[in-house]
Amino acid sequence: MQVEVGTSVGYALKRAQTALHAALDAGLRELDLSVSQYSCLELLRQRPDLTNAELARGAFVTRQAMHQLLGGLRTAGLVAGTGEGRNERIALTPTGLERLERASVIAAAVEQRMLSSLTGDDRRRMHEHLIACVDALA
Amino acid sequence: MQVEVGTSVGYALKRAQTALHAALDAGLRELDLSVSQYSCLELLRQRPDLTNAELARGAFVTRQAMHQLLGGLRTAGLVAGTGEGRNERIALTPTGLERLERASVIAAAVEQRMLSSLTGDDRRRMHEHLIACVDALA
DNA sequence: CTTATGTCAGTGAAACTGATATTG
DNA sequence: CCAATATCAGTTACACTGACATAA
Repeated sequence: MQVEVGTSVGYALKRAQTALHAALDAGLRELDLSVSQYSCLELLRQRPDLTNAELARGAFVTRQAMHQLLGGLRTAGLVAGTGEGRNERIALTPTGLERLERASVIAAAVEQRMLSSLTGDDRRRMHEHLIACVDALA
Repeated sequence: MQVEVGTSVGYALKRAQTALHAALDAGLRELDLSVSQYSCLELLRQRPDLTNAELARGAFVTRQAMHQLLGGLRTAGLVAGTGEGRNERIALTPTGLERLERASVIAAAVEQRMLSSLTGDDRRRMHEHLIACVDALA
């Protein structure tokens, strides 16, 4: 059994994801946002007024992880909840929306750069295949 | 500026890498190996007798991170160094090689499962495109 | 002298599990 | 009562930066 790291798709996947994360992190630093925080804000823009548990499922993490993430975003004034206890719905604040819009510009630029050498067809195919990988492992 | 997380290649990349990591982690647990440890052993099989600094460069991490990783592998008796100080060369021990061989079987099976719905052409293309992404971000 | 290296120490982000209280 | 939830607390794996002594 020989696993060639040089030709392993898994290895390339890890490298690409690490490189993307590093580039995103560097770009978002000036906005004082981590990659996870940005992802959460993006999710919240598309699906507002979810509960913590629903957000956790949407981001594929535990409730506890999402709770902690939201804590930071609350403190920063980027999200706020309406309602009490388990009825609390989380949504972006105006400040949060404004910050997210700036972050989206940066994130889109990073993704553009990452995909700069690929055709539109290549990008579509890659997306499709990545999702197929997720499904196969689920 | 609207970033659709559903169609973002970066988002799919993250999900795929997370799923792969989780599957690998679950598979390697019975061997008491983390994914990082397994990667380091695999690197060491293909390029034995490197120094800590060389290994770090090969794995794209800092030498401090590699030093810490190697500490665990040394303690577990899976790698050993010959030579003193900065001349020390790291290599797999017989135990390490035996463990790695079992891990390789598991890792290969996980990768096979992940790619099970893709043709050989698809896999080659995907690998190629992932590396193109890494290069574009470097 | 300069540079790369090994190593110690501290830090940080991000996930996890466990436990408890609450509530629909 | 039961299941899902919010939340507090502790832990872990992994990477980072900084600092320092040392050796090529």
